[in-house]
Amino acid sequence: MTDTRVERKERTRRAILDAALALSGESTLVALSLRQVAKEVGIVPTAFYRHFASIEELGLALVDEALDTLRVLLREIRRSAGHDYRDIIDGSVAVLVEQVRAHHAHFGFIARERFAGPTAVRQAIERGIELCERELAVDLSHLPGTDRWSDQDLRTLSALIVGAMVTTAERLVAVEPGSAVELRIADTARTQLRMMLIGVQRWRSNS
Amino acid sequence: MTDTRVERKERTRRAILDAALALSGESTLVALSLRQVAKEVGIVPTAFYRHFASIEELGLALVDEALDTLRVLLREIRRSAGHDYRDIIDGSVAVLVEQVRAHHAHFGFIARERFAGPTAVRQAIERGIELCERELAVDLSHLPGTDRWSDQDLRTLSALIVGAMVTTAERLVAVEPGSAVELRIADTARTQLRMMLIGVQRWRSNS
DNA sequence: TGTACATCAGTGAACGCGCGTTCACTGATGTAC
DNA sequence: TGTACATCAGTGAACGCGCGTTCACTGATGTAC
Repeated sequence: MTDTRVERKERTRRAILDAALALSGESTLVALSLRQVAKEVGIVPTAFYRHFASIEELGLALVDEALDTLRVLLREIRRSAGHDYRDIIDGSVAVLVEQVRAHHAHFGFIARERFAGPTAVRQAIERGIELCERELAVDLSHLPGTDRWSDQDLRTLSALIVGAMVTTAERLVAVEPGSAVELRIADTARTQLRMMLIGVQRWRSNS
Repeated sequence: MTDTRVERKERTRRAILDAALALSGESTLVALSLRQVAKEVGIVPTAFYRHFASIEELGLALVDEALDTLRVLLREIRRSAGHDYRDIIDGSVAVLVEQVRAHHAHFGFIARERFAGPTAVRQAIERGIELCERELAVDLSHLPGTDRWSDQDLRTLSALIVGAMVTTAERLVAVEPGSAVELRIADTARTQLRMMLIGVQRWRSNS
């Protein structure tokens, strides 16, 4: 190995993050011990402190990574979006399925720690999801049919859609990639989006 | 005290369940120790075994109680339902807010353990939520506008509504009863239900 | 390029603590006669 | 009604174990001259 000291430290840090993500999948961050993580990584427990002050701080780093994945999901959906409703719906669900497959562990982590994690972790996740809702509300305002909607109604619809997406992601995480169940979940998600967006065309704010 | 032995045993059992529910509120079942529970109840740790074989078994008893609360919620919604859409929506959300207030701990427990709890606990909760979806699907089939819907579409809409309700409950749990935020959450829930049910009147299965 | 010193990721022993579980027990309540 | 025995919720000591954290350390890498 001709790595620099900095490179090797970074590599150990990554190994710690990966081990923690994998191990927390078997229950939750709050049931995860520093010693378990160190053992999995192959370092002595005290070496952990060279990288994080506590499991909770490690958890916050994992939240950042998982929320990045969530942001990528949104960006991909936006990039792939066609112009009529059917294209938007089909494209969005396809991207969701693909991203959940590719970043299984991150979506599972968010689902688990959202309500059961340490307080700071919970708050960070909640803020991340709110951010997604706000961004989606802006996208929705550019759709045909939402011209005269109030900002509040846009946020409310956005929250409904993000909620359905989160629920769908939670279901996808629990399921074999490529299985029949996965296809059914995707199908349900498409139908739900269609049901919600049918409403859009008839909705008037303050009605 | 002139209680019988059976009555006293039952009282201790209740105290254990209540203590576990309260303590798990600070993180989750999997981070809860038998000794913490015993200490809170005021018994010696070994006395715990007279009532449950393990924390997980205790957890399953708590799931049963929490799911009962969920079933009561559905029944109350059904009982309070008016006949036009606005009445149904307003009534349902009012019942939801009231029930979450009254059984705060149970709804928080379900939200937390749904994804982070021990496997058996997670499965029991998922089965309970599915049951709710099935029951609601039957109710939906009696609404005006759903005459020609397929069973699958009824289930899909039902899942969408239950999902929104669960999300709303999760938000309500995190909030001061009677506060301005609580009112805003209730308002958002009403708007979301209206948005979903507007779709109902235009939806045709296989369209 | 070579040397002397600084840095710092990882080591290993040790600590006190709370954990789940075992075991033999106590003494009030319940039951059979 | 009184007595002798059975039941069993709760006790208390003891166990081995994994935990987070402290501390002084090692030795390879990095840096200043």
